[in-house]
Amino acid sequence: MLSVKCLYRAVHTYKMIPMDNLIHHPMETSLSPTANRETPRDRMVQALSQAIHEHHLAPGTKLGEDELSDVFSVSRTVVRSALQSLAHENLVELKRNRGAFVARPTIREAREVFEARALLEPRTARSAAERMTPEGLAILEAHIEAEHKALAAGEAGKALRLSGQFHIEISRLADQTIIANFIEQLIARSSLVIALYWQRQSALCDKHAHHALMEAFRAADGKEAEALMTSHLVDIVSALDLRERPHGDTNLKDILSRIGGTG
Amino acid sequence: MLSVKCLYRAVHTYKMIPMDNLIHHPMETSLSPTANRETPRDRMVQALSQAIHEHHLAPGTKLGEDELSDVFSVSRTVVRSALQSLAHENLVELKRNRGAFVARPTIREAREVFEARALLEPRTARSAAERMTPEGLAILEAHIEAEHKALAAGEAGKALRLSGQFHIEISRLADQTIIANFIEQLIARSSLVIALYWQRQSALCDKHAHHALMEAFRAADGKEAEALMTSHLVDIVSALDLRERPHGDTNLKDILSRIGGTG
DNA sequence: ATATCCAAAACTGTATACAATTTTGTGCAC
DNA sequence: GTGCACAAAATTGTATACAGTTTTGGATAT
Repeated sequence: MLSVKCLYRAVHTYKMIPMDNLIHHPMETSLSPTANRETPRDRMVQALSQAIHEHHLAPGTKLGEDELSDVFSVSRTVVRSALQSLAHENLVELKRNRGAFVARPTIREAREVFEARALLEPRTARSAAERMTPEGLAILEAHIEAEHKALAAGEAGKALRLSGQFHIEISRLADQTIIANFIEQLIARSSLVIALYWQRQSALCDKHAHHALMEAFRAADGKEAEALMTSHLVDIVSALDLRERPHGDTNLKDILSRIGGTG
Repeated sequence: MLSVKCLYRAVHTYKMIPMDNLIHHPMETSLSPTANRETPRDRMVQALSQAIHEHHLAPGTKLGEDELSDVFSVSRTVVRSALQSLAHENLVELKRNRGAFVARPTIREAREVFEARALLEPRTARSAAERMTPEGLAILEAHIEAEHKALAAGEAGKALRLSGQFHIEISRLADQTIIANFIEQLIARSSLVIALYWQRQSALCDKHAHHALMEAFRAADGKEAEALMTSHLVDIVSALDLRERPHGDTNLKDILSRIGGTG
């Protein structure tokens, strides 16, 4: 039974190994004494975001405010603020007077997410390759390393999240902050799409894809990186089942069965 | 002296002619009795967003919570929620324990905004042209019409906002919701960039540019629309002064003079 | 037995009160 | 006269209490 209660574990996991989350924020300049100090709200956003990315919280899960305020030991004020943030990132859906739910991208949204990624990421990968530095290579290799470790340890969710962060890291290295933020949003939604529409029979294809990209980055071969990223994204989409479901009662019955029956 | 107080006018303007804001939301399906009812928070976001777009609120302006709660007659709870929304759209900047300020994009951010637009909008314009409908043409023409009226009435700010909404409308017609949202964010930030870096001597160039685009849309000529959009964006950037300021004390002195002296 | 309606419970939306932090103004020492 | 230190005022961060809406459960009538 998958519920918010498993956030206990998610929160603890987060607290015990925050390294993975900070791996891409190596230079935190402290301008003011308390300016960059993490607030309870930030911690909550981080933990929820991670739990969703790692598929510990399934799409459609109700995120009750009282429940969350208990789990995180903060007031509902903070909970609402965090939920609003996540809603802006399209990770949760806010329904007026109904509450917050982990977002359930429609098939159309799923298509659009990967269409947008196909538009942005290849060119970004090219940029990143062309301006690649030894430090950038080290960061990317560390991510792949961590992903392999997670996979070996059977932590599929964590591996999935790190796989996404690999893409985010690439966009950061391309030195285009705004586009990097867009890609970050898209990858967050991709995680939900994968949770909903991934078809089991397709093997995890991207293991060698990321390695191939690394080769292009080491060679600073922008054109190759762009081509590899394009085909990588095509591979991911082809592993999804985005056929429109035939009957219309999908909205009611199997949504509920999906929510209650997962995990 | 430009301050939050002029929001009184902004709010009233908004209340008296909300038509402009609803022009692109003609089909509001009411699924639930109160699901789509506008909340005070939405009204506030809308009013502030409009005021920033129309340059009634200059970049850097302090948005005090008490002040806003007075102006809009709501509690600080609602104010904070609205400010958080605007912060997510990069229209306001939240500084911890310092308050909210109308965002001041750096020169680098300004460049990135238009680089991202150059990446997204031409292809989007092409899509829109290829799937243009009579209804779409009517919407775009209505926008141009309204822009001309505003310009004739001397309402430069309103004209600027409508000019931006023309671009947003195009992206909506391209039927790519996610990319349309990205473009909407970029145009919001563009408005701040224009407020900060527009050089007076350059004439308003885009009058005929939008008309030329309309021609391409009427002809459903995607390739032409793409080319026109590309050159249109180049024109806008060339009307900006994005040279790095020579001396470093720009942060302190002329920011203050700019804030205090405008309006 | 089924459907409808009403009441109670649960939950979200909003306002207000309190705590913590930053800013500002004053006074003292050098 | 200048610089630093401390205190008061102002502003933001958080918690709690109350109001409005939705949901749920049962009772009643058909």
